[in-house]
Amino acid sequence: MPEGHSVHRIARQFARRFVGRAVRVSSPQGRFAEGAAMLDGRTMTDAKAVGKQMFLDFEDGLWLRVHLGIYGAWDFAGALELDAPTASAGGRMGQTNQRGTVVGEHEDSLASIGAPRRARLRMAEQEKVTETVETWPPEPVGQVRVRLLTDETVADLRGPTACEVLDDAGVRAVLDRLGPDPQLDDGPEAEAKFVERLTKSAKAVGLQLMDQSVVAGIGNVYRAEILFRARMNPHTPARTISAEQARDLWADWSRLLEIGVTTGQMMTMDGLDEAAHRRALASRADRHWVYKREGLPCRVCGTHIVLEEMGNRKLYWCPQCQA
DNA sequence: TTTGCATGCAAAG
DNA sequence: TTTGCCTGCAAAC
Repeated sequence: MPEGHSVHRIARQFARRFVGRAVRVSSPQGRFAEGAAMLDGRTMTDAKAVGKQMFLDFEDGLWLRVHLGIYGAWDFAGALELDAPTASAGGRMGQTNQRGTVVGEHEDSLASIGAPRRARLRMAEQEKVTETVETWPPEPVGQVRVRLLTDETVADLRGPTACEVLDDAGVRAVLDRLGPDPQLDDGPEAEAKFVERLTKSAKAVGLQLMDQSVVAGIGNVYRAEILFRARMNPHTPARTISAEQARDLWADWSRLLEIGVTTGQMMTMDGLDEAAHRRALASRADRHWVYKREGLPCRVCGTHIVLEEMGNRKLYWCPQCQA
């Protein structure tokens, strides 16, 4: 389920809590026993996300590649990095990453996680923090494909679509079939690559934006929202899109992704007033322009939002605004 | 309480 | 083109 922004946030959690430490690697479920044995005991040296893919680098050129697919999740527990509330959000940003996990006066504080081994953080399409007071390390819950364990933190992976050990060449092969990711490269080169790949095909722009070799990280929600924000018909042949329009799409995706990585929320209606912003954070139904709003009046023109199938996924759009 | 879908991909057929 | 992943959630009972 998670689109690009979540994966970047997960990689950040690994970068801060696992990189530089020796990691015990196991497969409580058993399905990744062989891969776990290859990595067990090695120090994690890097953690990065490219689009929806995550790569954890271990000593001696071994990588763990993970893709969460539609319902995969990482469950962290122990010493964690939690977001501090932002003043602009009025001190509360919804239930996901703002629930206090740390007892006493340090609640909601990023730096002063004074009570390691108390917090539990689920990172998937949504993030949820709960408090735990259990033994260390905690019992695996559900079908845990991989468990990564340091002295302070544990990360359990469940339900991934991909989970494998790769060498450098294997990682390169995966990266070669991925398009640019604005979190990694926001320069003119990445932008040009996007424009070129997007517009060289006659396929519908709604399909192209979902193609991870055109641009890495966009999923079904961002696709619908980006196209609405551009007032662009999803069926527009990509080849007929001007370079300027394509650059605008890239800029908007860069912006939405940045918001997602920063807040942990898929906020696609930025520029709202205070009250609307609060509503959007509180309710998923108030968070998007068109996504999952079929049959409801368009927020701009009142026309009923249309639902159709495109690329085996549900596509939502306004036939009036996106004519 | 139960059912069916979902913010994807890769392997199987 | 279909299936597996085997989870979390909201809508339907």
